[in-house]
Amino acid sequence: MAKEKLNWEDEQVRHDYRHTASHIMAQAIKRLWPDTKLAIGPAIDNGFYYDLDSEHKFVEEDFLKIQKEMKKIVQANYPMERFELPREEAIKFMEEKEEPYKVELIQDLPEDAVISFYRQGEFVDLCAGPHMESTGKVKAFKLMSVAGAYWRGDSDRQMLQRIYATAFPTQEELDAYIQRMEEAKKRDHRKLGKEMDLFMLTDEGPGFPFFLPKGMIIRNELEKFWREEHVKRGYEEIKTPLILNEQLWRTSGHWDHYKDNMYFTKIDDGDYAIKPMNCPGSMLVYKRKMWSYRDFPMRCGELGQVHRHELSGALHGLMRVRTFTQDDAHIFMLPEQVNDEIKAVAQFCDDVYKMFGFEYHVELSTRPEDSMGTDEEWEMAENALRNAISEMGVPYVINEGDGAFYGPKLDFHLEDSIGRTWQCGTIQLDMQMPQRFDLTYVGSDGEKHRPIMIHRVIFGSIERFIGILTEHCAGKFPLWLAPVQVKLLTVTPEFGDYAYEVAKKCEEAGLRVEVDNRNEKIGFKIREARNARDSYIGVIGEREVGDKTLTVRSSKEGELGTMSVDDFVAKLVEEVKAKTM
RNA sequence: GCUACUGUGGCUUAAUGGUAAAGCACGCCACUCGUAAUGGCGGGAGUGUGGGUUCGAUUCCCACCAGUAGCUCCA
Repeated sequence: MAKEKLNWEDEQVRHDYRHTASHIMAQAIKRLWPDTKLAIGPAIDNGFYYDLDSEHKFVEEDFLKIQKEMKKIVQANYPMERFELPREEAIKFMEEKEEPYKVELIQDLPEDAVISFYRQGEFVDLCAGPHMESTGKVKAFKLMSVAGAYWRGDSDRQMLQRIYATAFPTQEELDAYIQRMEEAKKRDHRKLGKEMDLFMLTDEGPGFPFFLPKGMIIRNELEKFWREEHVKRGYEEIKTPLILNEQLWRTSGHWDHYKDNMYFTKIDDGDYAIKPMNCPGSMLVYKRKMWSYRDFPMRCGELGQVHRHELSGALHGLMRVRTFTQDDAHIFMLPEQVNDEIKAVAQFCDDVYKMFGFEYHVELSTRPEDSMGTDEEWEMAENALRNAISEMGVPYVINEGDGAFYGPKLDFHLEDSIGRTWQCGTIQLDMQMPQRFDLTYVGSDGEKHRPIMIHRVIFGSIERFIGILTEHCAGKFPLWLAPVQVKLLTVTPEFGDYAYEVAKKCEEAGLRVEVDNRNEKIGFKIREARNARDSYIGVIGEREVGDKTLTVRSSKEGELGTMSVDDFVAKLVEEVKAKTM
């Protein structure tokens, strides 16, 4: 048998391979549970899935059985035969096969669409293709999980069963992938957060994270950095209240468009809301006095804590919570300043993400169904975002209908350890709030005009950003953020005096240092310090006391040998300053 | 919120329709030790919460709560 080598780097090849595997899985399932109705079964980034409607509740114990049947189909090496049918015949064909979901799919195809099917043995599926030439081409696959998914992604429609699976050209590559996923799961920020004592979540406050002393160090350092960067870039900082009266939220449009996500409270006889966004507060700050065009662009930052009622099933560690701090800012400007300001913010995001070594992708989210404003306003706003990002030469994808209710946005997405993406930065162009709050400035003509405003965040939320960062660095934070920068370990407690002397020098240089002078074996102390992911471990024994040194181990670089205390401190101070990963 | 699954000391896990076991962690004692776990002893949970079935429930059933995966939604 001739062995053709698949070009696995080619996205189309991966797609065809996994899409074929998806048909094989569907065929196997139809053989084992003939009453199963098929919905859709596409290839996705790291594998494929099939959505099914069946009396049988699929469980992981079924996976081996299904895989066994899939192997038979692979061995039979059925050719994947494409054929086309006219619309009416195609519908009749699927009606006869009692596949109502397929019938609906065909009915919704455009009038002039070519309706194609693929046949493999006794199994036929509606499919645009393309596919591998035969089922025998698919060598290694594994069913991964089963979950619910709404038919056509519509939460008002039926919940189907989705089986996720993956396929690779060889068993070795499949095994390597599974191994990688298992390694990635060890970096889960929820696991590391617990192990490293950074934050916690309790039954008493679902979605309301507690930050613990070590997590607070990371958080405070990030905020300090954030403030420095904003001062450099011409921002001022404000703080607005968490609770404001209901009328404000009616004015802003949140009452009409965001009420379901808001928490409410009463003060005396008045109705109040807990802010889900910072903008209305910022509007009031703007309105406190009259502004001139000479004051623009006016960049007003706020580390603002917001509360949102997220659906219980959507909560996820620090990534998706019910209270979080947005590193928000509102920029008020003249029409001719819009382009530069958007570009400056996009550049700001890029600078910050690059510093942490993050890869990211950008999406332009357009007008959602539930929104306010005119088509012209939306078009103008969307164009402004599109132009700015295009001019920068940053690639982006369009995310249809995912904008905020008050305006379109450019979203910056980062990946977690297992490849899920989370929106962090966002730039939102808002033509609505300035109108609703009747914001004005005096132009050079002496007349009042309406300013243009953008909302923007860089981290997105401090919580989410810490979650992403924790996974990205597997708990080995860059030195400037590390809760414990130096851990000094004495070989025996008799060297404690010198250890505390070294610790004092570190502290004086501004480093976060701890001494482990317990009466334990050095191997044990090292093990604990490594498990805690302390950045630098300094071992102190007879030798070090003698020549005023310490023996250093870095969490990122391993053994660094023995160095003088001064050299050690200087090296770390330099690393903190450089903010390297 | 929806579908499925899970819920045992601080953590990780074990076990059973007959009254909860181990390791880590914690406390005490001994050991004074050189790069991933020294040894001994000790305290600590009635098994998410509330009901039900049963002579007896942690185990079976129901509801609720929380978590996990995905969907929907979203920073």
